Amino acid sequence: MNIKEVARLAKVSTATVSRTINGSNKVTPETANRVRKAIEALRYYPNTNARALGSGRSSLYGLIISDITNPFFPELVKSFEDIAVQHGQEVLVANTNYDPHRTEICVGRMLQRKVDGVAIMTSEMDKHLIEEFSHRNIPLAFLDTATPQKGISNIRVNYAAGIDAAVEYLLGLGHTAIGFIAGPTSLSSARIRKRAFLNIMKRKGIQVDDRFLEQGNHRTDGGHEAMLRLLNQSQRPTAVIASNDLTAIGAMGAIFEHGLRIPQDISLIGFDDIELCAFTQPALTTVRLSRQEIAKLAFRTLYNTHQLENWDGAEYVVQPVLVVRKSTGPVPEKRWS
Amino acid sequence: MNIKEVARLAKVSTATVSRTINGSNKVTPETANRVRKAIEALRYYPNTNARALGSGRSSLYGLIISDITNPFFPELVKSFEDIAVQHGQEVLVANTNYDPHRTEICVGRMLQRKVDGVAIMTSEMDKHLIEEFSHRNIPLAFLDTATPQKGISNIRVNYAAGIDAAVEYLLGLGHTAIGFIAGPTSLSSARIRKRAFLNIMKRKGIQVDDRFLEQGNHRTDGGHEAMLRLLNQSQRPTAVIASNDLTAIGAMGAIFEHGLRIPQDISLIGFDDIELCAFTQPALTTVRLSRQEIAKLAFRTLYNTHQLENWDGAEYVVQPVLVVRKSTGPVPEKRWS
DNA sequence: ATTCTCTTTTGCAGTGATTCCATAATGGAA
DNA sequence: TTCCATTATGGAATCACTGCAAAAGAGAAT
Repeated sequence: MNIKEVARLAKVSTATVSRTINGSNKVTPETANRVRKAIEALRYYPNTNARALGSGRSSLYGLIISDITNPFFPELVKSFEDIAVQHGQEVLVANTNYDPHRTEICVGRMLQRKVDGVAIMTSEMDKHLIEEFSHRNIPLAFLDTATPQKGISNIRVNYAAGIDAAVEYLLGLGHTAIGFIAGPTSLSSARIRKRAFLNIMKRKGIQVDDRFLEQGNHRTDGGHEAMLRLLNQSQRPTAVIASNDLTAIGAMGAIFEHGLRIPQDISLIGFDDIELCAFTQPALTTVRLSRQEIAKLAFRTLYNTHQLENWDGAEYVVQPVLVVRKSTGPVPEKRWS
Repeated sequence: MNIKEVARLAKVSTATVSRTINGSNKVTPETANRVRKAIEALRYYPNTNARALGSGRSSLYGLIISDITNPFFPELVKSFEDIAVQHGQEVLVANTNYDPHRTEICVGRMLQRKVDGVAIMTSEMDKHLIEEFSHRNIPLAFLDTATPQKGISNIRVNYAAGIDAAVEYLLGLGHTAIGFIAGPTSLSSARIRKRAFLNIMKRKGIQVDDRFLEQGNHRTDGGHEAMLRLLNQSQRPTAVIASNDLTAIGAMGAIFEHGLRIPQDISLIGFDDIELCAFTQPALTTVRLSRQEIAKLAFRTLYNTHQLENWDGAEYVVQPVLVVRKSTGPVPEKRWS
């Protein structure tokens, strides 16, 4: 079942079959119909490899992430795949597992497959590997880690806006004793969030008690321990913002252990809005960083660059939004008495 | 930078370059060395499309899952990819989103790419789509949903063994009032787990109170509500087994809301051992269904079928194991007084 | 009837590897 | 030295499709 058999059955040339498949308008409807019938009869699927070889277009887009088991990524992968399929394109997912060697292998794979573009959604990536792509005119899209240039786009996350929204919401509820559990200092996105928190508090003229600043590791265990440290002090915050949702979920456990209630005794806000947030008890108020939006922007810019040959990279900005659920409430009365 | 340029630079024919790349023993070490140097000098990567076209082997394996955002799958995807990369193969992941139409598109994609094998890790798949694969001699691996036959392997999960282990462990702790929160009846794996629970209880000669049997939806909200129903009764179980981890995590919230402690007042066991279990407070005792093991078996059987042309499908059995963490403990004293 | 234009269709030359078959080179035995 | 068996290498067909140039029709204009 190759294109020749279809051509023979439909009594046309292979070129006409090819054009029918690709929806060229240069084929008479009757001829096209005859061809389509032959295709169905033979259960024929075009060989993508041959197609890619001939045309140079692989209809494949690479998606490089650090670790699929990090709950931030599955939704990103899903959204990216969704939109790719909508455009008749496919996705090659690669986990780097934070391993430079593995990253190199991933890049090699992508190059071999002649991908039409690559979304690099992991923080670290060697300069020379990036070179390997741009050297071959393969468009790239980064998440917050590149400056736009020829063929390279960047999706910037306005972390500050998200943190600002969280803080302002808490201030509106009357909280002033607000704690913050930061992420690992090695992660630039975590550093940015912490700085944003300190900035907005300063702008609002609120002194941040040093004891209200703790650090986790962006996992639940780190959040749990950090929260325990916060709670074991004489002076406690009435609200806590965590650098990401896993940290917040870990913190929740610590709060319950201390016999405190959320949000009656303490309010809690996360960051990212992973799926699980809606299903914790109580559901977690958080700042949504829409993976769907990131995925869409990343794919679109890659697709357009490749399709329209518009090689000027652009910068897109994603605005996180506050999602209010059940883990935040007004300042406890007793604090004011 | 194609194979011809390499051949020219190394002063050999393209055939020799090809042989060198594929590690044929019919090439003198010196010649091979010269070729390898030329490859490095030109930063040459073979064109996978041309390779697949010529040889008929794509080095691509399909992995069909229902929904990557279901926490059961990311680890499966990761493990499958890991082992595939180890074997120099690649993975095309496809989300069906539980949508038959989407499934059909996924299958089409796989066929077009001439995948060397497909792991179908989703429960439902149309007969005619399966036909589409076996018709083209593409090996398939199923998760618990097929009987082995020519080119088709099955990975069977011994759910009963897992449930048995959980029940026996609870009995050992002195529990006899054991509740069970089942999954949706539409899911065969959920039905099997419930039946396994009833069976082992019967074998142990313990009457199961009908009021201790509840049903969720395999998500946290369903677990939460089911647990509330269990707790709002006059007679309460001292231990509860949930049909999966998300259900158990939802149940945890309900238990805390009732001011009860885990495991002092009530013991809780989940099923699957998703990543999050280790990080709940307290960490959830659960039955591990190793996704790594499933992924390895699935890949190996596909790879071997394709490589060794051993077309007799096999059945592999995965044994779940109990992972004891902090959510289970001895029966509360007061119950015996 | 002939020429010209325009559209549809066809034939053919790539596309980059693999692989079979033929041939050249090498080395050992006669 | 010659012959033969190995073994390494080259040449060319092949894979399934695309894209271009050219041919073949179908009308319209002359």
